[in-house]
Amino acid sequence: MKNQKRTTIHDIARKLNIAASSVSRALNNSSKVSASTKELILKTAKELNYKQNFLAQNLRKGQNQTIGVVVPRINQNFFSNIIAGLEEVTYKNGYNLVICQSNESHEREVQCVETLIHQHVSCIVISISVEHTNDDHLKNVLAQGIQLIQFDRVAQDLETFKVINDNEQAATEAVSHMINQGYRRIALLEGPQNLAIFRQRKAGYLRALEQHRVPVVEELIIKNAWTKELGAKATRKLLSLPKPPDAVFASTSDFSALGVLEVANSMGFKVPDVLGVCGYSNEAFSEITTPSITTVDQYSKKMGKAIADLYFEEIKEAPNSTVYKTVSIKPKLIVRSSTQRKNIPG
Amino acid sequence: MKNQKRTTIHDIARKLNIAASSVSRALNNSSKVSASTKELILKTAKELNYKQNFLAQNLRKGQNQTIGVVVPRINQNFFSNIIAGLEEVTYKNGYNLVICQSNESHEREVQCVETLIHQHVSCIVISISVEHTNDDHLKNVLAQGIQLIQFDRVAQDLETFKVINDNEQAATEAVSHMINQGYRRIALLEGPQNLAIFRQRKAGYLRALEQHRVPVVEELIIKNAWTKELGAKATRKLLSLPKPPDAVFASTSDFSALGVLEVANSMGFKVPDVLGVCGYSNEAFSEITTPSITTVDQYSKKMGKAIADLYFEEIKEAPNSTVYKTVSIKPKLIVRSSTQRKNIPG
DNA sequence: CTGAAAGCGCTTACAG
DNA sequence: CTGAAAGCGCTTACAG
Repeated sequence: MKNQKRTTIHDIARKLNIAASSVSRALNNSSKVSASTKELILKTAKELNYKQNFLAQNLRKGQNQTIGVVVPRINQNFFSNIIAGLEEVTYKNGYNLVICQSNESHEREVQCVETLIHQHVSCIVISISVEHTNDDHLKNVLAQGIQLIQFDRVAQDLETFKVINDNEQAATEAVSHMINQGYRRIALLEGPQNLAIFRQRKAGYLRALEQHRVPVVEELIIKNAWTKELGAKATRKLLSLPKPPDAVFASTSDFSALGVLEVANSMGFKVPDVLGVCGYSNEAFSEITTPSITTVDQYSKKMGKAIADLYFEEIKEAPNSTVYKTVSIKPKLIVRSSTQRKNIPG
Repeated sequence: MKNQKRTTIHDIARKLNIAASSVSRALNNSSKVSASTKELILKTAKELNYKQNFLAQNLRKGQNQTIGVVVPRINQNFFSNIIAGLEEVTYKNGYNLVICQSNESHEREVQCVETLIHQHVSCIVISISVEHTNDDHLKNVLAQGIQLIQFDRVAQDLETFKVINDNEQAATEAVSHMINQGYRRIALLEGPQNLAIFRQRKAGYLRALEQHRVPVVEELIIKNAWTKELGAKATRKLLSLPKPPDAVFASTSDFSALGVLEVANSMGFKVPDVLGVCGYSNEAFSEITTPSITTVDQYSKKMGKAIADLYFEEIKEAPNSTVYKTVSIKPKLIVRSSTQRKNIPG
């Protein structure tokens, strides 16, 4: 049964005693074929179990109906939902998705991008790795005439299409909510500041403090605490201070917030009464921890769809446009137990 | 900058005043080119930023260096790790991965498979959906001369390559462990019995009871409790029985075990002292629940690699072999708090 | 070792 | 409306 020949348009043509070009036209529903022959061809194609050959089609047309995606990790909720959203729209449009993981390594990311360029995909959708140092590989994408859409973690200075969240606004809301719950010494766990999203979240934190006239305390701002382990480590340090914080905004992720939670629990700081905790990105687990974690939902699946829509509705239509649009999706604060005090002081 | 022409072997040939065939040979490192011209060609290729065209290559060779994967969901740990494992090996071999989700729908699964056949991928790697009703689409894959590897959730009767876990053995170990912890009325949350993996886990449960001469109690065996919600529902029912269970083996997943845990907590059944809970597949969250959940690790990343190795080391070499191998990976019981009693009765 | 030619399966101007 | 031909970018027997 194996390795049998697939039927081609020539098989159909031969059987029907017509030209292959007519078969091609009929299959593409061209108006330049009579309805009767078209019908006959379609019927025969079905009989012979004909499947068009993507490779030949794309080679001939000089395009590849494939979109490449590069994400740091596919097993984080945020990214897997992005992909689910992308998938829905791209498949509907007859395009394929090739997914690569950078594993947060810049080097691996460059490799992924090379592979995708190599395949001459129509468009590359990317969220850069935490190690991001330069934009050369992204510039190269553009230079090759391949469309580029950055999302979430974007290289700000590089002009491309972008789909992002308003991180600053979300962070401001999160911290304001904590202040309203009576927290006053709110620590910030920063992400690596080479990424714009983490700079923006820090800005949002500072803005909220300013708006509510809460003083900024430098020792409560911890750099580079963006994984569960680093979040835990930062928390051990914070909770050992002479004047420990009464809340922690883990601005990078729920993973980091989880680290906070575990250390707080083990050091006997009761969450949320003695210590408030807020995370970011609404990972599935944030709902099931004890207590559940207040976080920011980024509407990831919707974001994935927005990216694909951007490609199919705008970019594909005007591939030579140099007007780069940025789509911003408003995230939403999800208040859960970890910041809801029974008795709000003061 | 956009839509510029990519350099082809003819560009290199023209520049060097040689035949395109020689360029091709040099690029493929054929021995039929002199070392000096080879060097020259490679240098020029680099200068002109030449990238081979996959489409043309694959079309010419009559193959597509792509492997298709169909999984129920990519955002479950088990599957995302399988994919990470696959990725590692396939990229190393210069192959691409196209990933599809069936979303547990048989119809969608059939669609995914059609799309992949359509693309004439070299191999389809699949874990069937829970709705699995028939194997027609899989038979079709084989009929099209495309390699097929089933993993984890396999259609047992269909002869193909398979990479599986020894589910029965793992379930026996899990239940034996619970019996050793003094649990005697161990409920079973079954998965849909149309899937072999769930039949096997049930068999393992029954085997453990038999080995330890623990009587089987029919009312403690709950059908179709394979999601968090169904697990919760089943648990409400079980814990309301005149003689409730003293343990629950959520044989389907940690999601189901999580449902058990939440209901147990809210109904005041203390885990693990009053109620033992064991899940399956070692989702990331199972470590962070309160208490943490005993579960079975399936070595998912290793399994992903094993699948890819099977393809590259065996199937690809002997594509017409009809000897189908089954690779079995031994899963491992991970004992955590949810089954570790402080005082083992009796 | 090198070149000219055929062909993978398709689409699309060109002619009629 | 239909056909013959060229060509997308490559590889590979065939000849020399």
